[in-house]
Amino acid sequence: MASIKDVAQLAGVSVATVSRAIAMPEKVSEKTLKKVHQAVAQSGYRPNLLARNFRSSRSYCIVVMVPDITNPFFSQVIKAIEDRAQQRGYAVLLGDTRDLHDREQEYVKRVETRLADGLIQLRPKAVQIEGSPVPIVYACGCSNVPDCSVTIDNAQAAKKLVSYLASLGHTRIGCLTGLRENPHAIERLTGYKEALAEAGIAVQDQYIIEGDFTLGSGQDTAQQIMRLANPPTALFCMSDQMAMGAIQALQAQGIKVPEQVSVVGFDNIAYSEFWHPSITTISQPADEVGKRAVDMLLAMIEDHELTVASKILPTQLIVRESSGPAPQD
Amino acid sequence: MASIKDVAQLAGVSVATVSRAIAMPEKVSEKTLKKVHQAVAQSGYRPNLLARNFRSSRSYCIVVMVPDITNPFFSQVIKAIEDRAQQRGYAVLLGDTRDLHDREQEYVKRVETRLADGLIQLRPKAVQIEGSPVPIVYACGCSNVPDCSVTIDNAQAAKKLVSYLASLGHTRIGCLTGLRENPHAIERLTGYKEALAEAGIAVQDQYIIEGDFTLGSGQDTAQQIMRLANPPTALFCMSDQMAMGAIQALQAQGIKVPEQVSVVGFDNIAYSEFWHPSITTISQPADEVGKRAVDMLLAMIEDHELTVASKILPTQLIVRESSGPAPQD
DNA sequence: GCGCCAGATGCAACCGGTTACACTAACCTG
DNA sequence: CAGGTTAGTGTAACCGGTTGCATCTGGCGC
Repeated sequence: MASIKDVAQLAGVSVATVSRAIAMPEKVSEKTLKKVHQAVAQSGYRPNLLARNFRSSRSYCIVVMVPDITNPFFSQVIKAIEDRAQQRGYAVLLGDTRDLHDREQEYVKRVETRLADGLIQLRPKAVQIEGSPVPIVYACGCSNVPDCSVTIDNAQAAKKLVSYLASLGHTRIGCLTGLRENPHAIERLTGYKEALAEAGIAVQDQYIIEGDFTLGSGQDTAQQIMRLANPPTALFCMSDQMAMGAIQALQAQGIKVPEQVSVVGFDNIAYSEFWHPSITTISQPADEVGKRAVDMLLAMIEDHELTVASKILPTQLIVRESSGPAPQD
Repeated sequence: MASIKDVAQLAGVSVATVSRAIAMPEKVSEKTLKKVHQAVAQSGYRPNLLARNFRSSRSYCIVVMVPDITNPFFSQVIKAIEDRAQQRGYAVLLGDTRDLHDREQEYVKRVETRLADGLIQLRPKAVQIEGSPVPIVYACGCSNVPDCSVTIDNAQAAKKLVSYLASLGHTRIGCLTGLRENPHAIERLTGYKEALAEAGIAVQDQYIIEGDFTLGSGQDTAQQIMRLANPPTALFCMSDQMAMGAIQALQAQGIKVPEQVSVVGFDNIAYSEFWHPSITTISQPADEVGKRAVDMLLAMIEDHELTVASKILPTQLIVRESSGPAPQD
């Protein structure tokens, strides 16, 4: 409760001197410094940073908007964001938006009203901003936003994964996608088609089934695709969660993974390694994504840049137990 | 950039009138209201909430401190916290503390310096507070802190789980614990012992092995316990992650779950239902925990209560595939 | 001893809102 | 019509820091 005035009075100096003693000790004499320090200790003074931030018109706070924090991929990126932000003197406001436009706008408003200095958007969708521009970085890519994003090459990564399946001899490769309009889903589908084309395999529309990245949708779409007259021998799932669901559904039907059907995922979330069987997938550099996103955003905030160049980070194919050679028959 | 002064000038009224037009429209005449609204629209005015918060000495921000946000149980609680806080007009600052004392202190300091109004601690450890007390709620219980916590009865829940195993005919029941000094581990161990006592089974120290709640420690401790001369037929793991690791390790050794060894977990995280086999566990009401923690904290903040009564929430035994009758031999 | 300079300190404006209080005009009551 | 009430608005203090500028003091050179 003690304010700088109390400290000043206690030390017998002016508030300006106290302020300087704290912020620029080299500008204050030894003797005064000592008196001030003693007064600070005695009064249990804590500067009111609300006042300081108000004066400087800065909150030292950034918002991270995420569709669902319980998604392990997102929570890993967020952990990296928090870590880096903390290092650089910023706090992270959590905005679990549930993909709702209104919730996103709430958080945009926080920046407009100075309660936050910038935004990191984890959902691959352009944020609608009505008034003057606010600093924003897309940490998981966004096809409509050429700049200000740190991302991976989704198409290339998907192509790598599907080409790997083709190299194992698979020719009937199913694709369990995310929502049709999702940029990640679109890009990964492109990669899927490119890989098939390169392997000389025709794309069959019936092998492409729309899900929504969730475990449940992996179960549903896998069941659906296996009911086809000539079902695939390999499934490319656009998220590890979908792969988990797919594996679950196949095993429930008595189909062996990978002996009868190979299943691969995308993201390399923490549990994929320990799933049964462990899941072949694409590893995204979540920590690096988080760190870079913070650095890019702070560059915008602190240097008043309106845009920063996007950065594409490399991915890695992680081969595990859930994929194997195409069955002979 | 437009401030309230610009709006006042544009509307031809005083700043006080603008302020009132926005906060208490019923106190302002129709005509003036209209002029002000027009001026607001024209100038793209956004109130500087940093200034408002400074004036009211409130940040409308609460910190949630969590050892590890990638832990699915924590992220579920946090989601519920964010949801409730948002509803009640507060933002959530994420403090991933990695169990580090210094990191926790950083966030305590944020409250002391007015950048946040209170804390929710998810780690079951009392937070060290040096100066005057800050509003804090323990959302996962803390044995040293009788009040201000919303929690479950860990001992009773563990007892319920172990009694269930005993009722299946198991007499050799292993216990893979969290870190020895962790309050949750201590309480759950008490429940384990009570259940054994009630079933007339002697506690064997060699059946109690210390882990740290992580999947990896589940693997290690399971391997260790199965090397005993007379290994258990059931394992009580103190977290679902440990149960996952234990199941993994057993299966890798060719041991069938649950036919040869039953494995049960604790927490009922999202993946437990889909694990192979699905995991018998104790369901904690994560959503309710998060919601209540926020309500308790805001009661402290807004009503200036120093303490609030703790609340103990019910748990539920969820029986799934990973547990079964003791093997005949 | 005077003037100059530098270092230390104080004074006061400022950030952008909120709000207590004062003031005015219009309206009501007896 | 005097006196009182009320609705609507303006003035200015205030929140707790920061900081430009003025002031003061002491030391030094000439």
